[in-house]
Amino acid sequence: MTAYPELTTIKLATWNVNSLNVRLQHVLDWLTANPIDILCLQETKQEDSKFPYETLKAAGYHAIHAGQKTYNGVAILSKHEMTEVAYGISSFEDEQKRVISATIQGVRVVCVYIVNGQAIDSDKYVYKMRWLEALRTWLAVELQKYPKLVVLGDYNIAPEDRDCHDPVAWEGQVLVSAPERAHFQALLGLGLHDSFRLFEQPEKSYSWWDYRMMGFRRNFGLRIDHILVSDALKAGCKQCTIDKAPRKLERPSDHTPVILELSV
DNA sequence: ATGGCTTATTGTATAAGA
Repeated sequence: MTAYPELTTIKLATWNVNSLNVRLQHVLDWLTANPIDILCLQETKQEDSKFPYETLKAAGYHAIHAGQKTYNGVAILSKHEMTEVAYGISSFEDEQKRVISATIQGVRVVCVYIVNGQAIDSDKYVYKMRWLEALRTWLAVELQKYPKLVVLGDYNIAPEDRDCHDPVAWEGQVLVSAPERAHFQALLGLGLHDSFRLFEQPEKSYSWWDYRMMGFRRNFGLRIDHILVSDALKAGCKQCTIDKAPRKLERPSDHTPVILELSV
């Protein structure tokens, strides 16, 4: 008789909340409505001393956070215990709080807030390129150490034309430019997979819409929030979806959650 | 059409996001 290992189903999600101070109630309501095990947040925009550890604990979530005032800030919320907590990209000096990692139920979870880049000809774009290079170098090592790896967050890259509502208008712009897309492909080249594209998906699926010009109502969006999984986790992916419901609330974040159901 | 919203700031106009 063959003994099969017990399979555990984990629901992971990523959500750029554009200020946790403003969006905490949305996060709590969403977690109440959705049975999420692990939620990665970006752009918390607050220092660790302001982070609502107690409120999240009362909601049933452990939480780790790397934040700063005004900009950036990443967090992982988990129903299960987190170990081997790590901050940032090792060997890459960065004052901006953009990466936090932990091991949860045998899976290495890396929460990323990738640089926006502002404009192709800006210093911030140069920083984005350097940052992506450092991320890839680091993840190559992390994958050796943790074969069961998920990298999820706000990538600030729409990987393909179908991830952009108007590829012609956006051509060459930041978020869709060829060098950024090449960096995204290079991440896939490490042995990572865009879990959203492992499944049949509706056309014009996006995770972000501009606040201006009724972007959401007109579905003028981009798919820039992604959940990448390693080879070892690929077969366990059950479904990946974008939940547009939070984007319809009063005072929403401009991003909406992406969810992956995973068997490990 | 470089605007159009939203957030945060030792704020009251500016920077940044995407």
